[in-house]
Amino acid sequence: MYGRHPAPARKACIVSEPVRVRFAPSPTGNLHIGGARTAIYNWAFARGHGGTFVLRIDDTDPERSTEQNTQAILRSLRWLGLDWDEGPEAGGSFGPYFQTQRSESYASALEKLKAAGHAYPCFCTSEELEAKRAVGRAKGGISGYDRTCRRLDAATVSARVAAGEPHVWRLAVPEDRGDVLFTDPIRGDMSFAAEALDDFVLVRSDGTPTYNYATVVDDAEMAITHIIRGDDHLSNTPRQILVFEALGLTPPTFAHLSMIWGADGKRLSKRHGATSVESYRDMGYLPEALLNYLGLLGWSMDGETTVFSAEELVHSFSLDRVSKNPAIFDEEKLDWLNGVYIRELDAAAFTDRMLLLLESEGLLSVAEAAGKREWLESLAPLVSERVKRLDEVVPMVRFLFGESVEIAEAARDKVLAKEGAGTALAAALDVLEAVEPFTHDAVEEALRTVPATTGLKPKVAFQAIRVAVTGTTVSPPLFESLELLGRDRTLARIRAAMPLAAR
RNA sequence: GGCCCGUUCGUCUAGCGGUUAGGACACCGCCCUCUCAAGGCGGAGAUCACGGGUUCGAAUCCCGUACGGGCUACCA
Repeated sequence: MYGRHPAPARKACIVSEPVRVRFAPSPTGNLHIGGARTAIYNWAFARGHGGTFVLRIDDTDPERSTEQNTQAILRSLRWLGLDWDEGPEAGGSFGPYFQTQRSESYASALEKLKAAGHAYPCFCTSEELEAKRAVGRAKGGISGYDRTCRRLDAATVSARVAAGEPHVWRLAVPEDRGDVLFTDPIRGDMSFAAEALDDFVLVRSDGTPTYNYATVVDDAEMAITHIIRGDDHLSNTPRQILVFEALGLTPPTFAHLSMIWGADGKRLSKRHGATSVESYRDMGYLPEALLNYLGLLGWSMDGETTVFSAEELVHSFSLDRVSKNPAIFDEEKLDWLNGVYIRELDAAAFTDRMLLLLESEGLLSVAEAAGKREWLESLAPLVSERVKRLDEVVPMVRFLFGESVEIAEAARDKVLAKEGAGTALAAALDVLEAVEPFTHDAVEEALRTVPATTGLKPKVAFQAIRVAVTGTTVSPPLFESLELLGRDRTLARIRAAMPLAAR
């Protein structure tokens, strides 16, 4: 039994300052599984420490960023049950929360860096840079910028700038900086050699900030204390630390999550089918299940507990139990977990879900649904116990809607064509006509006489009836199904199936 | 090429110097049973990537190697 132990309390850890974390998606697509997990961990960390969860939209790529994507991301986060204290639609005093609206911040931070001598213009063309890189690489792997323009004298620089010569602004990494060291709560002590640090570009020739610069300006201004993000940013961290330092600030804590991979061990992409949160919603996963699964993918509560609520996650989440190795997304385990949550739904809640599905499938109108509430609620437990995903509901209950049913060819061959099937149907017809009231107990009592009178095995007799009535070999329990279907339709369907059955 | 990260059952993980290497999913068997599920019980499945050290003792500490991944852009 997977069990629901009381969530273990988080280990005491050295998180004292008021925590401020952020999730900063780029609206170049909808929220995918990896981003969702990053958001969940940030959210859980903030909530668990009484901190603030900031949502910032990194929409600096005008080509691919869209308002629809932003909306889809917000919708996905809400669907998962995540709420943010500052950001789009929430406001906050550290805004704006869209990078495209923050150009003033990037400009004024650049002025600050210039004034302090921490940034300098670079006039090198991309061709020149490429050539330098090629040489450096051939000479043993040095790939950083060679600081040509850093050595230009002030007069030359102002003359070239005044002449309107295109230039970028680079960070002037202090000559004596030494190695960049930091401690990642997930991965431990990290060290990057000074030689590997180069004067990277802060501001492009068109005046727009680069990612490593914009992100730091924003994180600094938004007073972010813990940056929890994917480990594709691990190598960017030393660069960002240098920007914090150039700005005269103490860098926040950086924690890096490993990636989520597809079943083939490759980076999760469209090739793997569904990757967006909304596609999982549409396939019939419950938000609680997805949150639980993602929470478990790369983090463990105690090594034993696999089923937990968002509240329990918040209560026990800690960065030191996040695992360092990449995780493969296992849809089978998600399915199982989703089944657990579906079974936890009570009849009323499951009926609500079922109604939406039936209506969108055209099996039930909203008007009809009102009168059938009770009927649906008695159907609910029969179905909820048997599905792992909500999209399995309609196929399972379809036989209850409509007068007749089409008998699947395979079911007919496998069951009705077998000897005794017709005998069973005839006997069933016989006893069911007299059943009053037509409840599952009474139906069961009546049908239990069929094997006795016909000499057929119960399994054989009941399967024949099941196929006749539901059209398939797999269905919710027979007696309950017949009650829900009602006497008239039950008898009609048995009669209709008689000609197809072997004697 | 250089730098950085990772490597425990098929999958997600527990483990933080001494365990019969634990749990969950999936798988197999049995029970329950009108089908399918659910549930119960049990089973199989990991030479802890490999090779060296350190130690009385290593999955756990150190060093290499291999493999996988990331960064190395006027992408994010």
